Amino acid sequence: MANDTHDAFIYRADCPSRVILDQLGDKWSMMILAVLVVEPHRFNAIKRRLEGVTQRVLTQTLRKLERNGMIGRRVLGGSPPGVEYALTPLGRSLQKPFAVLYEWTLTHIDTIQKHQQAYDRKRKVG
Amino acid sequence: MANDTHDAFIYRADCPSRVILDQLGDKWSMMILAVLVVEPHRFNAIKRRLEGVTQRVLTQTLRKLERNGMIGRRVLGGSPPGVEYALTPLGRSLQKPFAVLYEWTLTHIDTIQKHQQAYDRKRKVG
DNA sequence: CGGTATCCCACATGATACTG
DNA sequence: CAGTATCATGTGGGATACCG
Repeated sequence: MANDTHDAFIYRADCPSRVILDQLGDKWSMMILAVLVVEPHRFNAIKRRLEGVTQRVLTQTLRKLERNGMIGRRVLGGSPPGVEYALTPLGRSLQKPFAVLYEWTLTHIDTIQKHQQAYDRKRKVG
Repeated sequence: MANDTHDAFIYRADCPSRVILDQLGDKWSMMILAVLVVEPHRFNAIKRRLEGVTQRVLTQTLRKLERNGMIGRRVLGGSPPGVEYALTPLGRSLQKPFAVLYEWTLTHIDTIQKHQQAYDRKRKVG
């Protein structure tokens, strides 16, 4: 063995972890999926449930999710006309990983905040 | 029932999903944790395993992970002197959620890319 | 070895106005 | 209703140089 104890595995910026972060790491994607997991929604119905999102950003995010195959877009004929967004099977398959993450977050959110406060106190004093 | 079929739950920008994304949604955090899960590493040992990271950004990211309680920082006396970073129990507790996410990614990465290509073809032609 | 200090730019997001 | 167009801005990240 040369330098390090374990032979080095080099992580590159295009590591598989990026795949999911590039898709869901933005501000609204996960919340959109959380809305659509209940049932399909129209554009403005989604917008009403996301406090503070702008039309522009919502459109962008929906396009990205559609491009990645997470949601489908369907134009509704009839009156009133509209567009409906719904989860695809791929999008639905995210539910389990999300549930695990969500559970972890709820379990540890207090611990995290305590660490942050302790760290900030040390910085302020020291 | 008034407006929507289900009574609305409004998602705000400070949704719990942000907690984890704010900490691990950046470019290098997950890879750093993946390095440290093997064993504690020194600063430059981590740097060598992350292709393309700069000292500045690595320092920033390590500080953030430390502040959030994911990793610990220990100054090594002796020769040569140095600093060692290691996972805390909190950081280690992320292994299971990560494993689930990683498995999902490996399972569906092909499907995602096919969706992306199909979407881009339609855009180019249409 | 393990950092800081500057400078810079690309990109994500937001505000606002307009449209088929 | 469901967008597009335009403009503005904050921040993440990179390049580079210097420091104890």
